[in-house]
Amino acid sequence: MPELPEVETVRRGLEPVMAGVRFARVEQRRADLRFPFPERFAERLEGRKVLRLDRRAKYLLAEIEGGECLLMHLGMSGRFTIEPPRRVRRAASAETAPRGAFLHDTGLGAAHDHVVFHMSNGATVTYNDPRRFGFMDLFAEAERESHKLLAGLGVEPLGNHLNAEYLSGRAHGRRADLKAFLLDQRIIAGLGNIYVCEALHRAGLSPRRRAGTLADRQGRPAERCAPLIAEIRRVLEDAIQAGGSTLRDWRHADGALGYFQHAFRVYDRAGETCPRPGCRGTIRRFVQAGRASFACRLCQH
DNA sequence: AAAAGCCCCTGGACGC
DNA sequence: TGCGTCCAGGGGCTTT
Repeated sequence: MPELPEVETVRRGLEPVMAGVRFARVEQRRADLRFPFPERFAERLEGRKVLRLDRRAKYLLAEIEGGECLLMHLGMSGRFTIEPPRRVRRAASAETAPRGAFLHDTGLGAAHDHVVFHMSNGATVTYNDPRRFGFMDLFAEAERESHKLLAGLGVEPLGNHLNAEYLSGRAHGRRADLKAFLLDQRIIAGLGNIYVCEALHRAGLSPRRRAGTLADRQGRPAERCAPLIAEIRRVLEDAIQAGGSTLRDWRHADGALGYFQHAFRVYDRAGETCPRPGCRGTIRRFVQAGRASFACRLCQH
């Protein structure tokens, strides 16, 4: 489920049960996800407190007491589920469960539960990831800025560093499609396929336009960049407000469903009439850089 | 340096 | 019911 709004939604869901709380026990159920887990992963976490839970791009970053940083990426299919601190559980479930077991009531099953964090407050946080494109790492907090996976990331789309001058400068001379340019995490970090499609439609820009056409024209970088930036921010903020998007019935950390998918204007809406008021176009699906794009030919140029 | 492919992996939807 | 094919919210790595 992981573009920026979904990761931010997960962060907000995990924060209350993890921030300021110790790892009592960590179950690492396989040697690797996309990459091998770091050495002594579980032992290095157990007994330590989570000081803070941050998001950078699509990464979750937990500062751990003792000077380490836990990095978590959800890949395509990663999700967290939370079992709140043990209280009164339904009697029927309690009877059939092993003593002390935490029950999954999410309906997801435990087949791909790869990591289970048992927190000292009694909460259980389970990482489930069928495709295993996600991964975790643990490294010195001091290396956060220089970490291989974080060092090259571009600006946060909701931060102050994304502005017309920046975007214009990075776009200058680029021959790649605008779609691919916006998906490039080294330029803007956190956008994914859905929100790029949505932002481009809102901005009236074609995904196939060359990125370089956004660049400065006679010292007016804001001309095309500013409206696009405004739409990127708007769609991300709207999505976060809605709790992200839930595709294929996936749930967020607290078990709730995000509902921004109902607000998609173009993503996965091939064949539908363009939702822009007054536009009679039809949403088309096509492939760019191996990924599906959705756009209206009539109002996106 | 930038751009284009390939690949990692499982599961759901669909056609036959 | 079963099987084959295609597709999926990401991104690292290698090749041009």
